[in-house]
Amino acid sequence: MDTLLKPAHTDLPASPRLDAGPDQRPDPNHADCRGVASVLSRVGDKWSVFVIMMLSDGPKRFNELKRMINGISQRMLTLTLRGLERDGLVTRTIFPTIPPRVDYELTDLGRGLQQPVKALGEWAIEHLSQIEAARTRFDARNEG
Amino acid sequence: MDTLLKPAHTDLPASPRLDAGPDQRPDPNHADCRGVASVLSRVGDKWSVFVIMMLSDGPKRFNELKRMINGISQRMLTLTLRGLERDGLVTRTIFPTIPPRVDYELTDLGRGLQQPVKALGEWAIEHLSQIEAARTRFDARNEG
DNA sequence: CTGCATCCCTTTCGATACTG
DNA sequence: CAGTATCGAAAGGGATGCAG
Repeated sequence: MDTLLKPAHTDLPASPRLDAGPDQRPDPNHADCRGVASVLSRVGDKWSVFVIMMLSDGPKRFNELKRMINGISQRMLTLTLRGLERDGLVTRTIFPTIPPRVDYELTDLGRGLQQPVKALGEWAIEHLSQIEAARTRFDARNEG
Repeated sequence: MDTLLKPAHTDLPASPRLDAGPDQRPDPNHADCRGVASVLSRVGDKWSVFVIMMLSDGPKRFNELKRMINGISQRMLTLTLRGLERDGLVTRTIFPTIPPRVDYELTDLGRGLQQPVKALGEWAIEHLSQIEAARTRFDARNEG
């Protein structure tokens, strides 16, 4: 029973320690590297971010999300939603109707996460041109 | 010459459109989904974030970074640094000495990115316990 | 409609060995 | 020291078919 819905973001693969070794100075940066990496992995997951975005304006149904993202397979959507549910970022509400209906909604935690993600997104939008310019420059230099 | 240092984050794999289909209403969220995903992918990359963190307090040398992160292979470090350099987030300065020395340093753009990343990291630290609790609860429910 | 299982291809990543 | 080349293992992820 552990074939499909496990390879998502089960946990942290092999969280390396940034402050490894005996030379452990009080660096304000390495705080909870493991935990940070955990959340960052989720944020870095394209689908998770998209789902969180889509859930901004209220609860959505499974196929509703699938249609909105339109490029995601139902496998990945299921996987993503399970991961988000597991982390307590979204709730899954089943309506025992026929046909069955399942609503997904952001929790308070999920809505909280949405803010820093949004900030990041806005930074991205604002500096995207610079990044793309840098990429073009780099690529031209590297293979031109 | 395209065997090792390409599979990093070359570009965007298959950026799906969130606003696909004819039903395209003016949602303030989908802004530049492709661009946002691009940056988010980088942020979601564990190694990229770690390198950016390590570069917070000034320039570092290759093996210096490798030692600090300690769990990253030199292949991934090279890959990560190339990606960051390509995006204009870090600079690579070569000192033609013997032995050779290469310094990596955050650009203004990189330092700018650091802020939202840090905000996200702080959110992560602050809510990590909730997330872990949710995970434990979910796992217990799912296999207990 | 929602969602799990299987097959299978692609990408990613670590280990290792080799240059300047 | 700072990379680069290659290989093999593993994970990611799509397509399809089936079940409640």
